[in-house]
Amino acid sequence: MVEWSDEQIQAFRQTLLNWYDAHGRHLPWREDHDPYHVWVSEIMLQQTQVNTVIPYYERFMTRFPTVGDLAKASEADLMKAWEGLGYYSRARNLQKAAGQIVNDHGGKWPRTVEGLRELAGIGPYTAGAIASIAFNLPVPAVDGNAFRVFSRLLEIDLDIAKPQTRQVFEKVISRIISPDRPGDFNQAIMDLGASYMSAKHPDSAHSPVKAFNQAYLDGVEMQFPVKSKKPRPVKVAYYGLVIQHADSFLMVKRPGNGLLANFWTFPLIAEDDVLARSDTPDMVTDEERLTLLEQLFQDEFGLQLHVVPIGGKPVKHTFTHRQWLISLLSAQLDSNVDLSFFPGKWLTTNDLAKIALPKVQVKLFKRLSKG
DNA sequence: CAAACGTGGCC
DNA sequence: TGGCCAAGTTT
Repeated sequence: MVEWSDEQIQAFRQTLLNWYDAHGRHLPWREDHDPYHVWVSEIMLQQTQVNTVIPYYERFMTRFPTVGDLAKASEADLMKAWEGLGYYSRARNLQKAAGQIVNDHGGKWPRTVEGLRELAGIGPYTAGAIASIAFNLPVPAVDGNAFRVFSRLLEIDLDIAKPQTRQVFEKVISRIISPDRPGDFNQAIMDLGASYMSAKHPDSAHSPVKAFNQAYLDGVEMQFPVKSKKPRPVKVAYYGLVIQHADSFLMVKRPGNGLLANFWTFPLIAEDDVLARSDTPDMVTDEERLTLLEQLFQDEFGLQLHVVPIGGKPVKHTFTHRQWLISLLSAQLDSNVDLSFFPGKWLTTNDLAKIALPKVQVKLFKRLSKG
């Protein structure tokens, strides 16, 4: 790891901030330093690209202009505003924190990193970002950009996927950060990481800080940052049941925790749960699978179904850690069947247009309309 | 600490 | 196509 002298640090700050003043990005949440604006944008930007966030941010500020508006929003409105952004616990934590600010802090923001960390959904990165950008506190905001930029500048070869690596970067950046303009410094690092020092296509030859970029100078830029690989998504096969009556679909509400918590989807039955009902799961025919599925529905929910396969390949949807392969089946059911043992209800197309749906369910509807 | 947690873009 | 990346936090 490279160590910079005090003179080098001064020169780096000046070079970086001069570049940022001339070429920093103009983004909707950079129009002022309102902590509410900084906060909402930072949460949306977690694991999400700038271009994706911009329209969501604009709509969100129109819909919920202040932290008070957010605190009193309905869950349905909130999720509709977040629909498609993913990592939905971010939205729930956002509203929970809005309630903390309004109720526990009398509408005033905590102005320390420690105070910010008490708020739901605010971890070490976001606390540093809000503290430095909104309150001008000289603290680092170590996100993926900061990890990548400083690992290359200083040839830090620690695995950035390990939690304990963060404190090393925080300590290093704390010494380098501009004490006068910490918010601009942190944002400049992000802009640098999104341009001249991007992950896949860096252009260090033209970078404003190329003279400080030891990994580039040594011709080993692409060896940084060091990051251990994550396991591949596990494949899971489901049967997705399209149960219609008039203009309604029989939908289920997912559990309040876990993947896609509280979202409505078609009934999804794991293929494994179907095969588990056979004595010889290794030699079950397609025909027999459907019969087993109908028996499962009868036993679990008291519903008499007759399912028919819908043509085409299974609908594939990949999450960070799971890949769903959904084979669609259709079934008819009377609207007056007893649903007292079934964890769902009929939703009209009008209902469905109003609620937030996860992308995988949108895919399933698209498959239906395409045939 | 390792794993869970969504989605879109890129090659 | 599959794998990786994109302004992380929670448990």
